[in-house]
Amino acid sequence: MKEITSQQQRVLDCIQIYLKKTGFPPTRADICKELGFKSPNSAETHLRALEKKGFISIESGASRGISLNNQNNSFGGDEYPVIGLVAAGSPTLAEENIERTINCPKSFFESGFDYFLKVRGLSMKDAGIMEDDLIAVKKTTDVKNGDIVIARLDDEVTVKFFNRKSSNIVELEPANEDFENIVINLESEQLHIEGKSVGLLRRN
Amino acid sequence: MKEITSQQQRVLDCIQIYLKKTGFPPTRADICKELGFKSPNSAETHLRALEKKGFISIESGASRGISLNNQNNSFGGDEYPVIGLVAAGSPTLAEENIERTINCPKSFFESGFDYFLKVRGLSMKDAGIMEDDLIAVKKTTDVKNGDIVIARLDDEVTVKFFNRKSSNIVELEPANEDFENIVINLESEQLHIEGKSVGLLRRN
DNA sequence: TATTATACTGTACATATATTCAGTATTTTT
DNA sequence: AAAAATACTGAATATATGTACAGTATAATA
Repeated sequence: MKEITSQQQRVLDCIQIYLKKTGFPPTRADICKELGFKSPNSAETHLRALEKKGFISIESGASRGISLNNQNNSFGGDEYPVIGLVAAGSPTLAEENIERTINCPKSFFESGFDYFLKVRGLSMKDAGIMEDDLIAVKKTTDVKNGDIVIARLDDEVTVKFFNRKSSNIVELEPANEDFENIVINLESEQLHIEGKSVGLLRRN
Repeated sequence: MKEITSQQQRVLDCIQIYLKKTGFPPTRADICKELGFKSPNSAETHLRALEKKGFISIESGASRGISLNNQNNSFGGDEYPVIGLVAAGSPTLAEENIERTINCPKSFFESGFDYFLKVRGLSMKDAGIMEDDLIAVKKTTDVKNGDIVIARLDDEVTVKFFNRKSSNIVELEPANEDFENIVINLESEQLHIEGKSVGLLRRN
């Protein structure tokens, strides 16, 4: 996927908003009206650029024949892997770690997510995360204090609250008084953030 | 929502399949081609009927201006209502109690379920049920000791562990030491079991 | 320096498309 | 028994829409 310009981004946003609002894609004229262009060719050239860069597809000749390529639609379901939280070893999407898959709508958890992580232990019980619960994990390293993160220390994988104390001190805090905070000095220790929790699924 | 005829269902399915495949709605001609009609007016009249019955909306004058009204099932997903747990009043499926709906595969929770109940309070926190969590509720009166049940006492609705002490004594037990057990004598008090929890959904 | 990409206005036109009208026939409802 | 809904074919048409062509201008790239 190539770089997108700010104007092209505006057009892409316009298409997404129009789709969400009406249920069908805009015409060139609709885009012009929305963004203040005075010629349909303005929209046309932007659409061609977006197509060339892979953001959208255009069906030639069809009216409103625009479709978004990044399939973030809420329609249909997808199979999401369930990964066991093994004491040793990283929670990767390698096949041997996938216990099973769960069919679930793409937009089921608001910010989108990548896989389910099966929880071991009760270190987060006061946050309502119990043994065998499935945490919806979004793969990202963009975490804020208070986020529930999936972190890897050496080969140990753990789910904890994230709390950056200073530029090189991070605390991983459990939600269970029987467990201790984990203090990490980033200068001497390696901390790898696998992702953060965006939801939870429990099946009785 | 009125009854739908089999042919109208075929047209509705056609629209959904076309939408999923292409990303935009079909024209009258597309529907004809897909279903073997020889006149665009065949599609037109079916669309008008579907609109009248509330299944779709049609934007007059716009090409491909068809949108699905309840972006509902047929792709393995169904719309499940989310019901607020109001302190007074029964959790019925009456429209005024439905906060929104969630699209979710039918067999998402193993034993099947009927609706989501939004939790108020922390009386079940030690069972990992937090405020604003969504409990997947299966409507049933067939509950066993230890089940998490949705119970109604007079007009009060509550979520608790079920524990039958004797033939006419039932205890509703919270999972939080700050709350007291509720002891019910079935001879003098009315206990109504709305259903039991078969799962939980949390969205951060 | 020449070329390409970006970012527009403005006009024009073929065709894609919604939509109406005229029929025919069967089934359901009143 | 009459009216309305369903389920089509077939033709006609106004307009909605994609798209090409002709310009202008600036910024990025080779």
